[in-house]
Amino acid sequence: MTDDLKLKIKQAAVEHFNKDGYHGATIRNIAQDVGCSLPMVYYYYKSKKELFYEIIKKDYFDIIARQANMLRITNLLDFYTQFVYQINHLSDYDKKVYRLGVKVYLSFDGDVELMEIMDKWEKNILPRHYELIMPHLKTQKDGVVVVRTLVHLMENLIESIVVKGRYISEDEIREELSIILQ
Amino acid sequence: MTDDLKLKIKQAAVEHFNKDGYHGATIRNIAQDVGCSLPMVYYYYKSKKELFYEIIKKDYFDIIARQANMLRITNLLDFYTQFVYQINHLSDYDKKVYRLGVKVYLSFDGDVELMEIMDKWEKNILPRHYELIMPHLKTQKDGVVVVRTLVHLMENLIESIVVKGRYISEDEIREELSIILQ
DNA sequence: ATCTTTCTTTAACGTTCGTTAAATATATTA
DNA sequence: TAATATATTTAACGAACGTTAAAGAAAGAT
Repeated sequence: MTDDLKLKIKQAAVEHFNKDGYHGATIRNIAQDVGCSLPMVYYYYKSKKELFYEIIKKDYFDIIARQANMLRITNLLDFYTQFVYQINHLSDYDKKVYRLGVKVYLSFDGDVELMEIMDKWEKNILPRHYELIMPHLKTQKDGVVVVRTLVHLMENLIESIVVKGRYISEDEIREELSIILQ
Repeated sequence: MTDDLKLKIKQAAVEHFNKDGYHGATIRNIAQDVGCSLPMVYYYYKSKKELFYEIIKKDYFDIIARQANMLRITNLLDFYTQFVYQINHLSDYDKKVYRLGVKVYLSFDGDVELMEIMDKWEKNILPRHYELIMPHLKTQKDGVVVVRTLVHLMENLIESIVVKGRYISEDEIREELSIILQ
């Protein structure tokens, strides 16, 4: 209820962390954007670091998990095209959170603790897609290489959308993925 | 001669900009690492911003240009495998400069002026590779899509090496690129 | 109506930042 | 050697930072 101020603070924080980075963003500017006094930020979050942590640990991984729990595969190419394409249509807030997550993933922001979480997550990426893809792979290609290449290409496409702020059409995505998926 | 202090300052700056980002890095820490007093940084660089600019505008684009001016193509796959693989063996300093450049390229650091330089550069990437690749493309595939996909995959591989600090073997690179180059 | 809890602000704290003025040392030139 | 130019330091400036103490306002409970 009144905790909608807490939410607005987090949203403004996402905005500022995005624009100026962790060190460049200031609690004062965040509070000013929200229209509340500076100590209100400390009323809801015990420090700047905790505010950043909540954004990454909760919001970012929520988006990632939501995306990972997508519907089952019928057609490999269709599935992965949608997997990437839908990111175009995330809310502005989610896109900014995603961008912050990528920044931590690339160790451009965050600290050791967040990097460890990212590393653990990253280790699951290839195996997870391998399990998804292998049953549907028709060709005699080396599956491990196909999965690795696919994941690398998708990482770049998602980065374009979420970090550089581009829109990539469904056709473009399908064209590129189809080269790898045969 | 004595300008080797200027160089040492820039090298320490690259280190700190890399570790802490533009806002997180401080002139004081840079000077301390070099072993000189703080104002010496201002003796050679008129501001923190100018120091960052020189690293990106001079050093980063030097690396990029050096890489772009590589030997001519005989075999497409060999060429691009080497194109990516050699990045593993850049000097530590060059890798850090490269990492900073990628950070600006992704608009995680820098300002409007640097972004414009990056945008202008980025516009040339696809056409340049298109001209390189097209004469050597044996298949009937759509060349534009192949080039785009290749560049996207390479961007991800280079980012892994330079930003995440991974080493990627020649075989791994060739395996992935060969999926796209036939 | 009073008491208590929750929300919010004013005002300041100590620290650190980018930057510069002024003085000093070192080297170069005459 | 005296004069000049270059290199370097000490010390400080004002501004902005993250954070907190203390007090006031609003809301809820008794």
